[in-house]
Amino acid sequence: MNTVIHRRRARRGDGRLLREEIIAAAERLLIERGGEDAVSMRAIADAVGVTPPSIYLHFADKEELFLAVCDARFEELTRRSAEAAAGATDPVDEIRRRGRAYIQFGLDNPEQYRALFMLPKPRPVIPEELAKSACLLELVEAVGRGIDAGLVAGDNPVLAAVGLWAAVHGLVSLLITNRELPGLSIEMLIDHVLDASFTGLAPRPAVS
Amino acid sequence: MNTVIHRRRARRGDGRLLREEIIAAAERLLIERGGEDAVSMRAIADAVGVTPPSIYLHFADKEELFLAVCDARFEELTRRSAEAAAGATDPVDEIRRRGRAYIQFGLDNPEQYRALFMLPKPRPVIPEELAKSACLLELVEAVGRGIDAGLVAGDNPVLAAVGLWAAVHGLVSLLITNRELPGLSIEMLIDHVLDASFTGLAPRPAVS
DNA sequence: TGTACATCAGTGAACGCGCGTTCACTGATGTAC
DNA sequence: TGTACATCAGTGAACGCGCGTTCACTGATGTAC
Repeated sequence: MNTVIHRRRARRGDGRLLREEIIAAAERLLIERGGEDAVSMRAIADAVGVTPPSIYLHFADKEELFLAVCDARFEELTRRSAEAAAGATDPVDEIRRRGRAYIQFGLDNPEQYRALFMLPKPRPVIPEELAKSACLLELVEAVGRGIDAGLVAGDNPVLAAVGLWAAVHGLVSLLITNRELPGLSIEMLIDHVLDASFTGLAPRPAVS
Repeated sequence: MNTVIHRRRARRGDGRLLREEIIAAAERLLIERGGEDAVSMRAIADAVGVTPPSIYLHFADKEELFLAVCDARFEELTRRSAEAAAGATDPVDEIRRRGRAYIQFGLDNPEQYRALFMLPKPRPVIPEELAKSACLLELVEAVGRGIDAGLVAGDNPVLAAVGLWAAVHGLVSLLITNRELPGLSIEMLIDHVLDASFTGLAPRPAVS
């Protein structure tokens, strides 16, 4: 009755396959358990159907493994942002689409979002920082184009973009931490935050 | 050379003193180490100058101890919010003051802020939730008064208040996680976020 | 004022556990001849 | 086609460690008489 199912051993050049399986299992457990500290190398190995030392054939240590998990999700965020921006009709539309895509990414991947944007950073930061910059820099550019076109108020695209980032990040992290808020639907909130950010962004006639 | 300094034993009715010292040490270590998981009961006991089992005279387990740490900070947040609101001249001024106080609280107590608002909730939640509601409910009321006075746009004070909360929370948690952002001063960012939230809040003439 | 005693804040040693990681190895896979 | 051999993906057992918590205890403090 003590039947343990082992995975079939990989072919010679197929080490990468196990690597991908390990990343997927680590990510799945990260979601289930909520926090890297709560996911042990042993648990990951079990989930893949392999012994713990096997993981060390593919990753130097636990940190490198979770860094790889984050990298994969960062790529997805960047991809989804770009896809959302693709159909935009003007800079303001693009900014709004990017905002919505960002929020949706966070709600679709709450634990990964937490790992990417809400955890303290004992990490090497380098690959993370690059990908994040990519995503944020595109937003800064869109805001800059909006300002040039007279569609967005202000004169500092970086400041405005980080302000927008703070707004959508705030909503996402609030929703991740408190899975629901009293008497408010998530859709309403998303629309409200995007609207409020945009009313705030739009140029308005000076009022004495 | 093996001199360990032990604290003097408390008088008969003075058990509460050690309790407060334990809370203070736990909080200090929480800030230093960044995360409850990284703070062991042994480390807390060492910091106080006491043996680990002593802690269990005052707290049932580790969770109850950190819950007490959070409670103390929640009280501070509520108090600081009320103090900030006290000098307000009108509802909009009050909202802005509360926002600024909230941001300042977060920047002054980053690790505690993380524990309160950025960590997953395996907790009993009850005392937390109460205090948070107190703070948030006061904001909702201020927004409601602003709407009544025609100073704030919209018709749903809860929605508007949560939107504001998301904005300030987003800024705080972004600043806590990335201790600095490229080429932006923290003061600029705070002002910008408060301004943007308010331009977004203010009623504006309909534009066709 | 002195003594026997109850209280209870804090101790010292140990518990069982799960952790990340290392190390010597096995044995299926592919290759050279 | 057959055989000896090199490769290397994965194993099994163990390492040392720090953890949260328990338990029987000690001994200073305060109290009753």
